[in-house]
Amino acid sequence: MKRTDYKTKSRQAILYYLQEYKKSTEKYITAREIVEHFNENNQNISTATVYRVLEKFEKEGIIKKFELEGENSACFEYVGDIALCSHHYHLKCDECGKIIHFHCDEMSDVTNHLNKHHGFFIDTSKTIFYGKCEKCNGNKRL
Amino acid sequence: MKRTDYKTKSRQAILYYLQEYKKSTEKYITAREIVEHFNENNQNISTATVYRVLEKFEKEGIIKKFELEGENSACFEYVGDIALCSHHYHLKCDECGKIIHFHCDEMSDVTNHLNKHHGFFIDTSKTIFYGKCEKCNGNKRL
DNA sequence: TTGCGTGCAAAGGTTTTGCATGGCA
DNA sequence: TGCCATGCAAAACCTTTGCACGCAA
Repeated sequence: MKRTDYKTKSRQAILYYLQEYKKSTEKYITAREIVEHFNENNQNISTATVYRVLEKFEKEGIIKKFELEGENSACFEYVGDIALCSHHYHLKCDECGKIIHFHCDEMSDVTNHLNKHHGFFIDTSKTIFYGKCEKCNGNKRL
Repeated sequence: MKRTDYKTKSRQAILYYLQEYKKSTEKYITAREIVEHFNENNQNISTATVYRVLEKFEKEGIIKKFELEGENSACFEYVGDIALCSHHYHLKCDECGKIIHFHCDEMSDVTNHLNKHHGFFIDTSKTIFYGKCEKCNGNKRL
């Protein structure tokens, strides 16, 4: 991935924060929350900059943008470690809000099934299953 | 479903339009598009009314609201015939924009698999697969 | 008549844009 | 120096809300 961008303070600060936020909470974050975080730390980064930086990060593939059901603003998540999301599906827990990136053989079968029997080519990077995760359901399974 | 609502002109006009729109295009529609449609036909229905009516329709279960990836406004679709969306999944074609409500045994297996092996309880009514439908891919399958 | 529905205008929230300035390479 | 990045303010959107009036039952 070609990078003609400068390494500016804002960019580095935002990237670092996104990484730390992901590591500690495992959750996505909104543009507003990022702005507020830096405001609280007397480190001003304008809203416009945050949006512009997020847009670049997304194009570079190091963060992912989700427009989640029930949210009125876009959500961003650092995915640098996962690299591309094009080979796995996503689960979002309605309760704890966590987004789980996952893959298994059965899900490959699903992709194939949807293609063979329904003629559909899935873009797994955008596909999100909604529901409740095991933890939020008290570890109960059917 | 209890209905204490009045049958007003606006409500009937919007419902009829949603049904016709679904029948002819098989696509979802936004609030703005509904407002514009009635404006063009010199039949004024205010934006506020459209939102309020859509909200009611959704609560009654005769339309469904989607917040789609890549869209910046909510999308609505008449689903009166399908009744509830709680027993099937959704596919959205990125190209033609159609939302396909579908169900098959394999997908029941998926729901079960996600529960048994990942502890996840899926809400199929909110879950949307993104990709390309058969038509838009020239009827090619793998 | 009663209470819900509607239109209008205003407000609230998110995201984008224009422009002058600042900062990296 | 030459761009790109940033801040600020304004604008563009989408959606909601308050209030007075209209209309279905």
